[in-house]
Amino acid sequence: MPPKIRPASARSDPPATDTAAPAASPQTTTTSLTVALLAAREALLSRFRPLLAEHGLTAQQWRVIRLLHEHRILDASQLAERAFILPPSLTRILANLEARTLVTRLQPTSDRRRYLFCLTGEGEAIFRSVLPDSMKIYTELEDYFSRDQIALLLDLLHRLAKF
Amino acid sequence: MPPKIRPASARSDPPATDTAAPAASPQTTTTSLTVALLAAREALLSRFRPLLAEHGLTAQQWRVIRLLHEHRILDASQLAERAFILPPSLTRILANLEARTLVTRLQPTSDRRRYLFCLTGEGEAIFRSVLPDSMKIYTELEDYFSRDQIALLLDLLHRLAKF
DNA sequence: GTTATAAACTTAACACGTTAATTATATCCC
DNA sequence: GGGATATAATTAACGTGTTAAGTTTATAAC
Repeated sequence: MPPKIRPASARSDPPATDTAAPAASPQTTTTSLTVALLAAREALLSRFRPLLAEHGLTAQQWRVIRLLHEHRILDASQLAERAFILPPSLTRILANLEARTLVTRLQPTSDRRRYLFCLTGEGEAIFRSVLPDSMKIYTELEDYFSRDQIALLLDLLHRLAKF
Repeated sequence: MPPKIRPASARSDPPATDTAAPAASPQTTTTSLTVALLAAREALLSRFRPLLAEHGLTAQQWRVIRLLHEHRILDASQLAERAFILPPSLTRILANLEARTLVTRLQPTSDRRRYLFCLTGEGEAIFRSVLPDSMKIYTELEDYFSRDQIALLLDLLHRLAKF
């Protein structure tokens, strides 16, 4: 996703209507809301990425693995819906995980359009090896942001998601 | 970004520990926070995208155009920082906008590593033609979510972004 | 039972996200 | 002032996001 951009120290050229709070016009606010959502998400993900990268995983791959651990077996539609990943991306992600033998693809005889997926032993092993560090990050978050504030934020986000 | 996934109607296969609230383990909560941020952002962007698409613009291109309108002239670093776009992406976005003659690239004589960008007349025209609909979406949002709630959400997001 | 329609997944094409390496220019320090 | 170091932007390589179109298999209508 987004940056972690250089200090941007002292610039010279522009008038910099910046620290002067530009009086938030509507579209400024909307845009800053989408950007604020991005920035907040990035603050979280930037802690997870290094951890996942040690295992050659992306955040999306990790979401898929986590869901498969939790539910044992899911089809592609269910994975897409729960991981919030579009079908074309999911196709690639699953092909990748399959090629690395972290997940297995099964064919339900009842409906041959669908595919079911589950973790292999290797997949479970990766899940277990990532989990502890992942929990540690969560603890740090609760340390920074209270449990109540997280709950409040989640509530607002869920309501916004229904907009 | 993410989906707008099919109803997922009645599925048969998995036990579906779903409506039963799985008792939110730590990593479940963290993951759902990153996904909730994604989902909320998507709810907003899914309203903007069709509008922007009418003008052949992506959300990122729109952020750049909006910033250039607001600040007149910015260099790539400033754009990257404010639009929350990584430099490699920005390079492509600016090359694209430049090719469509929506922005102009300038070279400051004082520092020839940098480039300054500003909107062309065409770029300003697109900005003005997108703006009204963009504001309409904002009004709808304020209608759904009170101004206070938006402010509260923005505050929480900014704090989370500093995590 | 055949045809039309829908559903599940895939492919294609293009834009963006992410990390690392590269290039060109500035600046620092001796 | 010349060589090390830092900074601004780009390129490269790969993964994901987004939309539209394509394939295959189910289901509905007749």
